[in-house]
Amino acid sequence: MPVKNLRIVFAGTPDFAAEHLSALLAHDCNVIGVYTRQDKISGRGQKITASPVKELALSHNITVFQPANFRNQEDVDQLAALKPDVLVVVAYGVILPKTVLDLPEYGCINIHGSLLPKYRGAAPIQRSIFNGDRTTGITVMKMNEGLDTGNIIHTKTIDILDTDTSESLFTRLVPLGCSALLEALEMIAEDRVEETPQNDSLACYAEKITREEAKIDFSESADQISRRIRTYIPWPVANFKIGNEILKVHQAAVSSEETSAPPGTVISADKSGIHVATGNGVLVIKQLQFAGKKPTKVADVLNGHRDLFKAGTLLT
RNA sequence: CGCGGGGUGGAGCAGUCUGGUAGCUCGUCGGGCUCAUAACCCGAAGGUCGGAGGUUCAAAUCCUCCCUCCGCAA
Repeated sequence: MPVKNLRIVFAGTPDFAAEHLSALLAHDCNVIGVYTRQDKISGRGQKITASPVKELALSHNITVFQPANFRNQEDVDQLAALKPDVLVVVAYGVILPKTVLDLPEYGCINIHGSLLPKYRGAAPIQRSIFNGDRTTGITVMKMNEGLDTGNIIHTKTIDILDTDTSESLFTRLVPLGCSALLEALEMIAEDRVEETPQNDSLACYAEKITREEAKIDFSESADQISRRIRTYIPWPVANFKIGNEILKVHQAAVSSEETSAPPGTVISADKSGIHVATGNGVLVIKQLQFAGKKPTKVADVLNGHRDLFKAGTLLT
């Protein structure tokens, strides 16, 4: 059967999911319903915000369902009533019980931002950067009851660049995920799926990113801090304090210069950046952000705050 | 009504409390010095101070409303 005939129900919540839904719609896939997490109070001003997936679905006049979970039979029945051939799950945020996993004709497939079984869980993209991996990719799997433990049906690989941030890697992973999804759907439609079980002994988990870990500890090595900085873009963004003010670091580099100054000490500050001593090596901060301001190049910051980063200043 | 900070020549800031000819550090353009330069010297251009009302002899500055960007917290 042609892919267009598949009755697809899509479940997802954030931008990454919306991009995939958008790809399905752009390829005339038959998306008969969309599930997304419930609207919640968020953002400045505590406004109720709908998920990107919901926004997109509504703008295409697709019916949106937002059950809190699938513990109630009526919510399961509602999904069953759609008679889906396949449920496509991308960063949905709701646990699917076995009754739901078994409900669609083909089952449920999930797009994951890593090469499983590596980095199962919430933050695969960020953790691959944090650990300094050279490659990563997208895995399409057939979901089972475990957390990202389903059989693999398709993968795509991509290189991680030295300059990649979570944001830039995310951006490059999106088209990869979209094409992987479309290809997987083709396989399903043409009934030529090959499922490969994951090797559990190679599995590892990608812990959720927390606000707390984004606080820079200058006793770590410059290299390690640099990776953290790239990991926490665009959220929560690595930061340090100078006095009582919190500054976010958007860009930094590792310098080959040496120093015996205690970690966190400013060695020098000029157009090239703010040179700071760390536990091992020197970190050169190139772009940072003050509270209430936009990210700014250090060269520009120094024009307006000439004495803020004098040599000897301690950053914490 | 969650808390809070911003919007001033191209950039980053000061000036606003205590109204009265718009300033600093850069950048740009022109000229000079130099073997040379991201260095130095001289000169120039460039702003209806986010928008709309109001108060006043006079508003970047005081009052009202709006637009917009951002930090915290969720």
